[in-house]
Amino acid sequence: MPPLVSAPALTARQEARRRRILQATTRLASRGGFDAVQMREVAESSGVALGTLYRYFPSKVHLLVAVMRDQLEQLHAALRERPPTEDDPAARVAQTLMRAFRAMQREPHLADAMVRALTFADRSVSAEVDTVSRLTTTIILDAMGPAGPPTPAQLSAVRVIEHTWHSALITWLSGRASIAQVRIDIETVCRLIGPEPSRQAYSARS
Amino acid sequence: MPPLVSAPALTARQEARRRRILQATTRLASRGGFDAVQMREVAESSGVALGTLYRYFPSKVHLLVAVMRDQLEQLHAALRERPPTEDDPAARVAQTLMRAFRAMQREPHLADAMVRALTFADRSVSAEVDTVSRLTTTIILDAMGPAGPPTPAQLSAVRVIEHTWHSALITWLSGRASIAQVRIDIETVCRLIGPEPSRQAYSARS
DNA sequence: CGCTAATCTAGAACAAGTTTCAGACTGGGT
DNA sequence: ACCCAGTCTGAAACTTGTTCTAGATTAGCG
Repeated sequence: MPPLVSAPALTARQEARRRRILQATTRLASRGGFDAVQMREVAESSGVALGTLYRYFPSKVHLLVAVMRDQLEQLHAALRERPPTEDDPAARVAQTLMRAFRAMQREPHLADAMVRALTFADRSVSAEVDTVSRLTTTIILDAMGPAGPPTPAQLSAVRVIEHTWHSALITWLSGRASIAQVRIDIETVCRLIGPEPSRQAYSARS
Repeated sequence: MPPLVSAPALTARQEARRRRILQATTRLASRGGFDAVQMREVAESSGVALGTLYRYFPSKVHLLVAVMRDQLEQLHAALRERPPTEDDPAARVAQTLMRAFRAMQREPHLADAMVRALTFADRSVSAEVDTVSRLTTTIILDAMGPAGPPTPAQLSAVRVIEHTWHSALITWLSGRASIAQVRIDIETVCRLIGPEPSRQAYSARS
């Protein structure tokens, strides 16, 4: 069976190497954040030569973005198990993001490493960052509810929610905003989704 | 006259050094963005020893955040000259941010250097980043209009607008969003401000 | 099995941010 | 004018991300 995406069909050994690398990275990041992920140490810790590490992940940022993708996929799976419970779409999204935020609070160093890598990434990582971004969009859309294809207005709202989510995380990680502050920001931006669709829509201006 | 803030009263020569450093940094950043700002080159280009550069700005990120502060102060002054022309507060804020965005489009490399530094900054730079953040808040509040002390709801909206502003810039700089996309995001988030205050306020839920 | 191309390893080398240090210089107080 | 403390310089050293190279290993294939 050919791979689903454009992965060039890794052998079992290679798959195992890749996984060891990601695990070692996650462990180091959980200890001390972005700075604690040192390429030599990742290589040694995952039993791989430095050159091989760079063959699998062409930079530290690529590596950490891959870790973020991993974590997001886990979150997505967990959310499928226990979807948000609120009625209002906006509240469901806020609940979902707060759940993700609590996960980050449990591993603040890991969050630091992932989020700093994500926002520091330059154009050479844009494909990988885009994958992470699409995953995030999917998670938010899933949280919004069972609706069919989202409207352009909804997509704009989701984009802005994502912006706020990333930037609020950064201010929290750098100690410039409290946990309460992040909650408020999330709840504030989720108002853009508007109350549940059954209510009377107030006319969009222009 | 003692300095207004906690600046330890630099001599004229020191003030000149500081300014040369910032100018050299701005010039290098305009050429090639974050990566083109190399500390050795900044030092040489501003006629200062490397150690001195580090005495003035304890890291590359500190340096670039100081440049961003400089640029924001210039923008603030320019906005005082020609304030936004729209009637609606939300439109005024959007207009102001789009004006800033056009300035960034004129110097995309400089924008890259400043914004990447700002979002990559860790706790050791939080004081300086906070200054920049407060300046940004001031600019947005100024754009909103001549109103007195802003309400907590307005402050939340402004925070979210700032988040969106920074994050949208990043997606643009890393080539994952178009200029049009950024405009849409800015206009979308500015709706959080709501229509001008003269209209009937719809009751805040909870 | 034996061949070939691709992959992996160990280690050196390079690049740029940061630190350190000895000595020269400056500015303010006497 | 002189002296002290703080500042600046030039240069080397250190750190960590990244690249390179020569040789060993592995995978796929006839």
